[in-house]
Amino acid sequence: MTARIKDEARRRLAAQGAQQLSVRAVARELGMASSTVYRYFPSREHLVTALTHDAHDTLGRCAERALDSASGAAAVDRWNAVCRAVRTWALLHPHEYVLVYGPPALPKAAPAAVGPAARLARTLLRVASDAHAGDVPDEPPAGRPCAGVGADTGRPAAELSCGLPADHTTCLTAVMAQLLGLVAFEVLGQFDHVVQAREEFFAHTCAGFARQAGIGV
Amino acid sequence: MTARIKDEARRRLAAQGAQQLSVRAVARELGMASSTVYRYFPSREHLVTALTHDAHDTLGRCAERALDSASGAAAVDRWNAVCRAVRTWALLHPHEYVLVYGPPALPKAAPAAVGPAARLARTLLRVASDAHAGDVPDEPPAGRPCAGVGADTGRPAAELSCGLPADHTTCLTAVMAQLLGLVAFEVLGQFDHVVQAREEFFAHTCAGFARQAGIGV
DNA sequence: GTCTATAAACCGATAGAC
DNA sequence: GTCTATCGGTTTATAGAC
Repeated sequence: MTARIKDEARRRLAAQGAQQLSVRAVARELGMASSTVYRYFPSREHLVTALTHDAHDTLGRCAERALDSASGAAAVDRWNAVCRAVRTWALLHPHEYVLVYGPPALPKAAPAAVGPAARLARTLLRVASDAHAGDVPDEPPAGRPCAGVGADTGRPAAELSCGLPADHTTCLTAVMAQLLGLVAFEVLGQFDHVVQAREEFFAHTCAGFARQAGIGV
Repeated sequence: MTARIKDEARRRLAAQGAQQLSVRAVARELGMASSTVYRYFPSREHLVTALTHDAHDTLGRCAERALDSASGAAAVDRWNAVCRAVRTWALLHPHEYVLVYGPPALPKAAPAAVGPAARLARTLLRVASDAHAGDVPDEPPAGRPCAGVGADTGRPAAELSCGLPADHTTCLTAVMAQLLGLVAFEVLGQFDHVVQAREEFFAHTCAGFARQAGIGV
């Protein structure tokens, strides 16, 4: 039952965006009284939070599936597969992507979604750490990461228990931010009258990401 | 007078975000009747559009100033100066940055803000084209841009009349998207519990951007 | 569990007096 | 130009009957 409400909420999300999502509209479209919805979600905030959590989870699962599908491939191909999966999901669910990586939908302080977001991060880290441990030695990441950055970007990697050197992790963190930012850019329509061949453009940029992250060949 | 309204609107913007910006609240905070505001801005939409235009303009001017200040420096230093200026402005005016590069604040179709956005793009292109034409020859951009991408990303450069080869422009377009996306990421607080030394992290990533754009030394 | 009814706000925009 | 007053709509959330 909560699933029916969330499904309809996601439809309204796609139609009008997260900020305009209203409990009443969901109930109306679902043919029930608005007060009924409050039985299942104590407030609008709880509903939005649930949607955000689901979106994180779905995107993470999507990335994991892509990685599994490219199981036997070369490191760079597995990397590209995950990147493509993220972009494809984002283009299919733009409002959910914005819910996750866009401006906070709730006026309250951001709940530090480090937990849910970790799922995607872990997947990308796995590609890099496998490449690092693989038989084809990866090139050292370009540029010299300064000590201060390596220190605290290395921590998440340690928490996710990847045997990846700190400077690699720093590069990967930067690359992740660039990847998610780039996808957000396209989702938000910033390329609308600038880049036409977006698929190739993305592939081109992704190859750069792989080089930057030190994922060889 | 329109300036007083826009100033207060920007304050409200910083307080509650673009979606929550209301004409009535601006008037209330300004001590005037809400109908008075409608004398100067025929609708809420016009007000938001004016704010968006101003934000584009201010950010562009800010980038230009940074470039002028680094007039005599090496290409990579001028590049970094512009990047830093963009980030600094964005962190000082997060809601205005989101207004420009975030989800469209108006439910209507995006007005294809290629005109206003061109100001920042032109500045970044100028750094690259100067580097290309400079006495220190820039390295060719890493990776092979495919034909389809080069074709349509080369067009804006041509419009902005920069003597930059198509493959360079393709790389620069990608880099611009990554830069603006990265800044958006930080502005939206996605680094909050992940990266502490953000300034160094940004500098590190910017150096990568310069390499990627083929801006040497 | 689902409903009706309602409270208490907020909003954009307009009409018309002064 | 600025005001008062108002229309017609929206919302979150609650109270209480069935």
